[in-house]
Amino acid sequence: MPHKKLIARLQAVLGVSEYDGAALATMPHQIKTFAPGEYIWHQGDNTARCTIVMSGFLASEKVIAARNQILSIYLPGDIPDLHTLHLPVMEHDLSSIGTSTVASVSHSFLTDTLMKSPALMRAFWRETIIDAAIYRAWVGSLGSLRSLPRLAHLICELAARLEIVGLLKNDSFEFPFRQQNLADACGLSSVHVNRTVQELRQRGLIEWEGRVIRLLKRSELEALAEFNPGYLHVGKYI
Amino acid sequence: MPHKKLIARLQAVLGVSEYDGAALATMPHQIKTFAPGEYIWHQGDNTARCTIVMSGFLASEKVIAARNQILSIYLPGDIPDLHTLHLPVMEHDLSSIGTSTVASVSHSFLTDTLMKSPALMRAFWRETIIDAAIYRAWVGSLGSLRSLPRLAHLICELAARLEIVGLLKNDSFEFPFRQQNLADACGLSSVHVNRTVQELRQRGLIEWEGRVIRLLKRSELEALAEFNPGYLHVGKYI
DNA sequence: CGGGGGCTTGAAACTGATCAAAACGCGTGG
DNA sequence: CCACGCGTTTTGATCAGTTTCAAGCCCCCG
Repeated sequence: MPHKKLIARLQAVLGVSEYDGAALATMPHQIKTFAPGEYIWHQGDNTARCTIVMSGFLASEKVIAARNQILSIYLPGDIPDLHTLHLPVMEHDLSSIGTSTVASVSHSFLTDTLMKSPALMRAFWRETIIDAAIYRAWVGSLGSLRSLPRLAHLICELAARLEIVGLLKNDSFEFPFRQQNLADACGLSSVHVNRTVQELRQRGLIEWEGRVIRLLKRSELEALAEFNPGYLHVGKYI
Repeated sequence: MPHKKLIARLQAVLGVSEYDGAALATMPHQIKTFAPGEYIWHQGDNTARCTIVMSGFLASEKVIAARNQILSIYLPGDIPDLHTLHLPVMEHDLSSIGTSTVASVSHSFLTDTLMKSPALMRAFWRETIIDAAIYRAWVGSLGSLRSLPRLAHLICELAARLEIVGLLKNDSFEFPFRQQNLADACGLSSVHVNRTVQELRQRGLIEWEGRVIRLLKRSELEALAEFNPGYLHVGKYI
């Protein structure tokens, strides 16, 4: 059961009683590993399978105005291309940040399973709703926050989302990002990201060395970013 | 059948044959009218009804870093608060731009109807997926485009979405926006929006007087904005 | 030990913000 | 029908945040 993060998420919504575990736990899938920067999908690809992140991070990205814009970041338990169930053409790239492993499941299996279980379809729909809420938060961040709180917001969001799937330990998590990745996500230049990260460090808000980041004063960081995790729908089920 | 724009959208997905028109066409609803700037919901509201836009524009917005950020714009046929079916607490405000009329439908009716029809639930899920695609485009725009193409992108998107519901006539549409609304949506100051609109006019790309805007050279405007309507899923049904 | 990617630093240029004030337009009431 | 008043648009000048360009440094990996 390699996609257990996803199943845990869905199960929390469905409630143990009504959850038909067998269908998902035994779903036919393939496991793949991707190297840093490697592509899962390219823009224009016509897809027949969905991707479930098992470890590491994926990013959807698109070249706009000659820069590479990260549109969204996905972590274990997420399904970055769930929308291809409805429109199979990718409107953007999907690539791996650091090394990642994913499970891939055919559209036909998912569609069949979901059409048979309204409760399960509702749970998957909810995943899309949370996706949309995350995008909404990014729109707010990119539109209104200066570089320092904007970067802080991204870090807070990743911490909160990782916490949901049990990957946050002592306010610290695996963080295989390059500064260029942060720049691509936040719509900033890598030079400016560098200076901004330095300020977060100087203020004693974060510690980031190698592939691990730690939030030293999580509540202060969240206040700086005006971060409120409500939009992630944690623990607020149906 | 006051919400006919929505029904037309859903019907296109469902296919006329399998569409159980009676359920939606006869759904119990209330009609309301909102004045410019009036609020449909406030942040924190606990909702029991969904809103279907019938005429005019709504905007979801949130005060971030002491400015009012528009997170999304909704037009006839859209359901701005569909996500409240899953989490009834509003994380942002919803207000009217110009005068608008909406239909409001109870959560309980919608949930009952959707749980009985997988095809219908799938169609509503697809609406959320399009919402997410629109947010994704906004993230790209806010993160990567300078003010001129960013404004152009917003105008192109509204035109394309209005075209889908038959509200674009000769590349022209009702546009009850203030420059401040555009500023709030694009993450710019109203002063800068003013100068940017002037440049769009000087380049002969748009004509905007009173409450009507016209795209004089639509393809040029779309090229400037790097706008591609694919993400709206027009005419690409299951 | 060498190479290279990523990080860091500095200086100059630019985009867009801010502040302030004037002009415009339109609905209202006299 | 005109005058008033208020919200919106427009203009100018100055300021701040961020980008760009360029170079140097560090450290990890081969």
